[in-house]
Amino acid sequence: MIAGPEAYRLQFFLENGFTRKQCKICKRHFWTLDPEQELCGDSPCVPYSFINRPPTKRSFTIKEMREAFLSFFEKRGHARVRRYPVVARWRDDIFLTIASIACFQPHVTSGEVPPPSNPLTISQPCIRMNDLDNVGKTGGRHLTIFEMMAHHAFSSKEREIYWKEDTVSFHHEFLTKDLGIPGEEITYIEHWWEGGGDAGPDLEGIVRGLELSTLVFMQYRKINGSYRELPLRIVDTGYGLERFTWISQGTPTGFEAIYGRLFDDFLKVSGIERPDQRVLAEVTKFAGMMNIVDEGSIKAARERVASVLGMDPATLDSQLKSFETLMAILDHTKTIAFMLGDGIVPSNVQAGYLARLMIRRVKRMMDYARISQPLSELLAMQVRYWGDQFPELAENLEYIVKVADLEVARYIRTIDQGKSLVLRIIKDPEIRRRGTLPLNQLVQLYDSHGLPPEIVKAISEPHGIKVDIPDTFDTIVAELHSSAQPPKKEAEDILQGLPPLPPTELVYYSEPKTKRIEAKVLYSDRTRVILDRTIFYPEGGGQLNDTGYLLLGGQEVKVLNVQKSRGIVVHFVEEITPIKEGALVECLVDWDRRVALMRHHSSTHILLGAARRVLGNHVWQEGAQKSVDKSRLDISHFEKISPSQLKEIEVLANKIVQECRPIRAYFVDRNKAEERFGMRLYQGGVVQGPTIRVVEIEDWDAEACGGVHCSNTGEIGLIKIIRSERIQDGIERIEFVSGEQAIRFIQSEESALQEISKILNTPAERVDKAAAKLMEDLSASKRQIERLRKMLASRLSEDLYLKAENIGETKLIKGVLDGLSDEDLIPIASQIVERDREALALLVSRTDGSVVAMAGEGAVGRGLSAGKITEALTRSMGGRGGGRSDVGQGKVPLESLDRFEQSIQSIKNIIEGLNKSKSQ
RNA sequence: GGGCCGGUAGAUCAGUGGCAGAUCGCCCGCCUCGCACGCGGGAGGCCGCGGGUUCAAGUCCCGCCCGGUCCA
Repeated sequence: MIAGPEAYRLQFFLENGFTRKQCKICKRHFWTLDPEQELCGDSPCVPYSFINRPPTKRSFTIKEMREAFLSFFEKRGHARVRRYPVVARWRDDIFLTIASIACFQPHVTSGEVPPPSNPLTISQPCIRMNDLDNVGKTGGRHLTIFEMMAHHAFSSKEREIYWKEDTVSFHHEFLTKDLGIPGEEITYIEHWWEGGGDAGPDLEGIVRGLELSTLVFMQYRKINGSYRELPLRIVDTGYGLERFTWISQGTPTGFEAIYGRLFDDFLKVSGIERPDQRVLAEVTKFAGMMNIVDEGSIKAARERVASVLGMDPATLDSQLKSFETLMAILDHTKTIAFMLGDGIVPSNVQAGYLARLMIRRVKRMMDYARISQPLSELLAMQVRYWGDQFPELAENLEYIVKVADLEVARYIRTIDQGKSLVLRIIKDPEIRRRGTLPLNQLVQLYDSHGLPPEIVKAISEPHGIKVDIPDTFDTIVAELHSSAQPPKKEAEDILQGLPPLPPTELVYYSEPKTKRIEAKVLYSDRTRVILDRTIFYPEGGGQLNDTGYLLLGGQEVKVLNVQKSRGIVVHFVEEITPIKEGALVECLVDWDRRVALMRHHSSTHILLGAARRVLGNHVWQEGAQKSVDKSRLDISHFEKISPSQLKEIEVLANKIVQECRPIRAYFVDRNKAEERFGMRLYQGGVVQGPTIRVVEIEDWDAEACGGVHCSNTGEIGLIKIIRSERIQDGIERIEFVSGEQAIRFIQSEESALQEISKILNTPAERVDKAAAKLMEDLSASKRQIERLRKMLASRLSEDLYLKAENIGETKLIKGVLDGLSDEDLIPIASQIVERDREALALLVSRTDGSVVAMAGEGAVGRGLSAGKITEALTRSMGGRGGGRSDVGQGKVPLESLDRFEQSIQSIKNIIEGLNKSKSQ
């Protein structure tokens, strides 16, 4: 649907003297106070005209502009909402927060959860990676991180907040009154917005060629190409903080305005000269005229700028390249600081992978710009600069620096290893002959070893190997990964075939300690029973379901599994004749199992809190599974948890157990909970609904969680960590046991130790030393055996050699040896052929029937093959064998050994045959 | 989550199913007033782990563990 003109025909425009016009160039419709205006006012139709000529009444810093905006809307009834993290943990469809509205999707925009306040105002840091290559080249129009200032209003049929009129009126008032931009300078372009499945008309606010804001009126949901009304009408505005600041300062690029003294500091560290102001201003203006930034258009723009300024294009180009790289570094380091500061752990998956990409990209740029300071130092500068506006960054500085250093070290190692790999590959004679590196090698180097083709080229070409990088390189890589994914199996509907039923009363929540309860049967078939209320916990939140019995007039029905769907708890039972509706049954939960599950679940929360305190704020739960025997907790962390850290976590967790802290579980309004505990609540993942259940361990941990818990940490008794492992880059798994299972685990460890102690005949306290000595002795014995073997070999080879039989030029040495294996025979044969190059050694073991044959160089030179001889000999004795010309090995059945002398005859014939053929 | 690459001496890595190797480092000797270089000799290995195929597996097959890397 394209909205008709009426969607934009606002009273506000009509009453204030705006006229609707159409741009002569781009044909878009717009509203303006200037009746003479022919063009839309946006670039590229109109060039930037604010550089050195800001339209505002005064210049603003980032901080001042943000405050001006937020307080403007605060004064007009909007509640100021604190910013959300740049990593969108509450969403399963995107990794990063890409817009202010993303904070409220999908739960608020769908109408399910009320917004934290209505209306509200926010300044939300957003990260977008889609214009990565443009950053730095467009004077600050493209950024990977920016703050989207916004005012949002969510109107429903029941409650109207405000809609288009007030939105545009607020916008206009803020720009004209508070910022002092003349009204005639503001153009409103009609536009249709779609994103994330939602859609609606919008107006873009343009001043002097720069798009400053987008006012979206979300009211449709696009489903299969058709539009449906949303339950809410949402005012979704976006005011670009950086652009507002820039325009108010009128600097040649946006970077001076955004970064202030940090801009100069970065120039200083890099040693890069600040280009001439006039040059920068021209370049930015031309960049504003370009929609697509690629090599060609940049080159064209450069040439035009050079001719305007009367400069040589090459000089201009070299002046600008380093500067643009530095601007990209300035932008990217801020992005990385925010990513890490908000707790992203670099990894090879999800948001962590994006952080890793950014770090590697900026490191390459730093190398190009010859910046010798470590990346972590640049990040620290960013944190110092932004710290007063974002104190949470400053709090996590230590983590940011540590992880950045670690990641850079990892990257350097990858590249170094890649370099030596490339050098080895190009030694290949086939590649040397052709003089070019095959494409599949190039692709593999990138895909398997992370070596960008440009780097491969830089390494190879000095060594005379050409590297052709096809334009379609990225496509080729993409195709490698485009195997069809198997469709996910739809979860079976456990309510299938059931009549409509009321939701089950969840007594396990209201009375978590009740082991036995009476309930009325609402429905029953041969395997499913549904009750009006239940104490059976259904599987959910990583906690396994309860089991137990339903008692029905002396009859015991075993409950095997319990699941919940749409508020209804289904008890899966062993096959029965269906119970009559309305019958009363008694629920009896297997309490040992339940207690074990509760302990393990509460332990998970305690351990997560302990891990966060020991390892840092970046620790988040990445998954968990609680079962009866043991449980596991996956957490985000950047390196292997050391044994001492693991012990510290264990001690801390048990301290909380010993302190017997109360564990409270309660339902609470979502916004209230978020306000009190922050985003930390959502450790278990995305939680839906306006009301959430919070499980709070006093002054330790609070999570949105649907599980059943102990009421006091003391009930856990003991938490024992079994082991930790790295299940993925950036994710550590901690396995542990609690309560009775912990005691059993310790007991079995103890038994194992006792068993070892018995075997080693050593007291338990000293088994480590005894085991070490045992291994050392074993190693020494092995060496000793090797020595003896050699000695034996030289003795036996001598004896055997004396009995050598001459067959022509070849000396045949044969023997059937007792008590020796093939490993013993090899050195014997080896010594014989070393002693006499005309020798052919043929040895057989009486112990296991091994056959070893070796031919000296001379014998081989005459065409004799130890392998062929072995093959012939073993076959004639009923065994098998083979080998190369110098060595042969095989095996024959022990009973055939009496036939050895006999079989050797045929070998002699072969040798003689060879002699004859030679002499002919 | 999926794909790909790798794991062999302290380090970096070779290694066609058939006697486990090279370079550096380490130790000893020679050379030197001494050191470095050079020369000679030597020590150092559960070929990641567990199965399978085979007369024979570092090598082939399967599973697992560990590391790297790309994609979503």
